[in-house]
Amino acid sequence: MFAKVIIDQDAKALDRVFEYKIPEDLDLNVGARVYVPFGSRVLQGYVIDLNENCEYDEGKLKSIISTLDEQPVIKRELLDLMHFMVKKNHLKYSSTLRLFLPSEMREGRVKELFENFYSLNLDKIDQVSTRAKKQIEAVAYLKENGKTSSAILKEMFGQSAIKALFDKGVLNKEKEQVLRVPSFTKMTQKRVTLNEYQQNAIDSICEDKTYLLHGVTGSGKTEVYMNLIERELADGKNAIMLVPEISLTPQIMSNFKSRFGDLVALLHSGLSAGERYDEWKRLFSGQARIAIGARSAIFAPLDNLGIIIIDEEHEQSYISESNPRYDTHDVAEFRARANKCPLVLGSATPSIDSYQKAKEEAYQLIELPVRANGKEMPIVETIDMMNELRAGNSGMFSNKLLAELVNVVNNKKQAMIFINRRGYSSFMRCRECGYIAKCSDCDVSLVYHREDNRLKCHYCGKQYRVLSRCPKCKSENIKQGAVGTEQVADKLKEMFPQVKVLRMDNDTTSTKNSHQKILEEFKNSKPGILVGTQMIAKGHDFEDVILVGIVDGDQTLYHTDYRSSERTFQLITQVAGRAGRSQAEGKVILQTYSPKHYVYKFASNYDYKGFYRKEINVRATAQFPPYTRIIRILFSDINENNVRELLKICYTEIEKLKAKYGADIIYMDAMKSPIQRVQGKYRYQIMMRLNLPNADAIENDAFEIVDKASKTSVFFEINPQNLS
DNA sequence: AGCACGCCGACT
DNA sequence: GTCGGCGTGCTC
Repeated sequence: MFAKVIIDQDAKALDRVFEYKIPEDLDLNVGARVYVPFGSRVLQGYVIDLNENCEYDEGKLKSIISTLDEQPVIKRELLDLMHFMVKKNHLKYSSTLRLFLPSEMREGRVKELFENFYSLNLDKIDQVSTRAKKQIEAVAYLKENGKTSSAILKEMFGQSAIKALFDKGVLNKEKEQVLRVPSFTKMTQKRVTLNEYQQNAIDSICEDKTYLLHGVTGSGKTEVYMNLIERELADGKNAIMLVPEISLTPQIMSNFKSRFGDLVALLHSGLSAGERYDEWKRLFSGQARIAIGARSAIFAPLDNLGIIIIDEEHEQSYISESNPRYDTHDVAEFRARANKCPLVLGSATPSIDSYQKAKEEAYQLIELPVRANGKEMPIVETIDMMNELRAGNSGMFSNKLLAELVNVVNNKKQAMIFINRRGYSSFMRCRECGYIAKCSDCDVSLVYHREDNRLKCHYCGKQYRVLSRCPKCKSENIKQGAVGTEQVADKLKEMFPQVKVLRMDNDTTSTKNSHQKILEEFKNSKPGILVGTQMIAKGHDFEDVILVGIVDGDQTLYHTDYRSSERTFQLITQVAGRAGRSQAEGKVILQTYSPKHYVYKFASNYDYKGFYRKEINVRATAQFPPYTRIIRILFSDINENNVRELLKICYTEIEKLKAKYGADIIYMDAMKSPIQRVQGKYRYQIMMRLNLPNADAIENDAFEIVDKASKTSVFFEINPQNLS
C-alpha cells in the first residue's frame, strides 16, 4: 500500500503530493498525521489518500516512519473541502489543512491539561471516624456523584478532610485529562413565544438548500436560530453557527450556553491555544454538538450536520483577507451540500450579492418584517451639516444632536455616538502647503493619537513624534483633519462633565475582556454616552439607549470602492437598530454633508428593498459585481525592482489573454498599489474586470501565468473588499 | 523551507 | 592547493 502525503510546510515549492510506502505493520488511515522522512529531515505530514499503486518511481519511495493518530483527525468531508478550496481559491494544500486543526496538533505539540480526581475505595469506607463530620459528608457526596475533581472536593469539604480520607486509603487518586471550557456567565433565558413570521421561518427551513433570512433589526433571528438548532439536535444531528468576530458578544454566548449547556463549543481567536484545542476535541469526540464561533468555526470537526447558520451574513469578517484567503459563504455552501442540510444566511441588511441570488432563486428568501417586541424602528433624522456650517456651527455636533444629548442627560438615559474612525483625528495636514504626514514604510497617512501624543500608522503600527511644524514649508500651521473617536469622546466629556463618557474602539479594547468591561460599565452608567466605531454597532441590547448619533455618515461613503454605498447602508441600519430596543422611543440623528445621496434616503426609511433596487442598477450600469468579477493580483517585495520586473512579465503574459477572450476582459491595468508600501515592502498590482461567463477560465489562466512566473506566492484576490 | 551540490575568489 | 561565498535545484 502507498500513501499520498501533504507535508506540513509553508513553502510553495513543497506544496504538492508526495508518495510514501506504508510499512506492513502500520495501521494507517486517510486523514491521519504522520512523520515522514523528507530529504535529510523528518517532517510532519497529512495522509490525504491511500492507494494500491503509486504514480512515482517505486524504487525511489521512502517509507512512512510513524503515525500520530490511530483514528484520522481530518474527516473525509474536510479532505474533500480541502480539494475544493485549493482549486477555487488557489490555495496551498498545507495552509488549507492547517485551517482544520487547532495549532496545538501540529508538530506534535499536544498539551493536555490533567487534574486529580478522587473516587471511593469501598473496602475501606468503614475506617471513617463517626466523629469526622466533614469526612462523612464527603463520602456521602462521592457515593452520590462518583468520581469528582480534587478542586471541587476541597472547595466543598475543606482540604484537611480530603487529605485525611486519602491518607486512610478511603479515596483513590487518579489523574485525568480535563478539557478547558471557556467560561461564560449563564443567564436564565425565558423562552419567548414566536410570532407567525418566526414560526414560518422555522417551518420552511428544512431542505438541502440555502436560505436567506432577511429580518429587520430586532426581529428575533437568534430565537429562530436556536429553535432550528434545537430541532436538528433532537433529530440526532449537529450544528454550526457563525457570528461575525466583532459580535462575539457575551449576550449571544450566554443565550446559547443557557439553552444548550455543554453541547456548545466555542471557536474563535480570543481563545488561548489550549482552550481552542480542548473545544476542538469536544466537538471531534461528539461531547459538544454545536460549534459557535467566528469564521474559522466553519471548519469545526463535526459530521452529520443538520444545519449551518451564518448570522449577519453581510459582514466583511466572513471573508478572509489574509492567507489563506477564502469566503466563508463558499465553504459553508460546500459543507451544507456535503451534509445535505440547510444553510441559513441571516441579516437585516443582506449583501447585494446574496440578495441578488435570492432574487434569482438560487437562494430561498424568507422574511421577518417586524420586530419581535412589536416596536417600530426608531425615527431617523438626517441633518445637513452644510446647513449647520452656513449657520455658523463649525463644530462636530449639530444643534439638533446637542439638544437630544441634553435631553438624554436630563432624563438619565443613554446615548451611543458612532464615528467610523479611530484615533483622535484622521491625519495631520499643513494648512499652508498641503503636506500630509505619512508613514515612511507604508505610504499611508499617519493618525494622531492623543492618549500617547503620537502619530501612528494603522497599517504597520509604527509610531512617530507629533509634528509641530511642517517638514516641507516649515509652517507651524499644521493641524489634524477629520475627527475620530478619541476627539469626540474628549469633546463630550468637556461638554457634559457630570456624565460618564466611554469610548470603545480598537485602541481601548486591545486587552482581553476589555470589550466586555466597557460594555458592562456602560450598562451601569445612567446617564451615559458610549462613543465608538462600528464595534458598538453590533448586537448589543441596552434598554436605556434612546439616542443614536452618527457623527459623520459620509466617512464610509467616499471610498473609491464599489461597495461603499452598500457598506454605508448596512452600517447606518445596524447602528440605528441600537436605539429604542425596549419601551422607550428611540431616535437616530444622522449627520451628513450629502443628505441627498440615495443611501441616506433609503437608510433613514429602513427601505432595504428600495436600496437594493437602486444599488443593483448602479452595479449593472457601471459593470461592477455581481455582474462582473474583479480580480486583483498583488505583488510585493522588499526590492522594488524585483516587483516591477515580475509585474511586467506577468502583465505582458496576461495581456495576451485578450486575444483569446476578447471583450470579456473589460478592463485590465497594472499600477502601484494605492498603499505603495507596507512594512517596507513595495506593492504593485494588476487589476482586471471580467465578464462573468468566461470569468472562471480567465481567472485560472491568469493564475497559471502568475504562479509559474513567481517563486513566492502572490496575493490573488477576487472582488477585493478593500483596495489597500 | 532546508540542505546538498557546485563553481569562483582569497587565504594558511 | 583548500576554505567558503551563496546561486541552483531537489525533496516521494
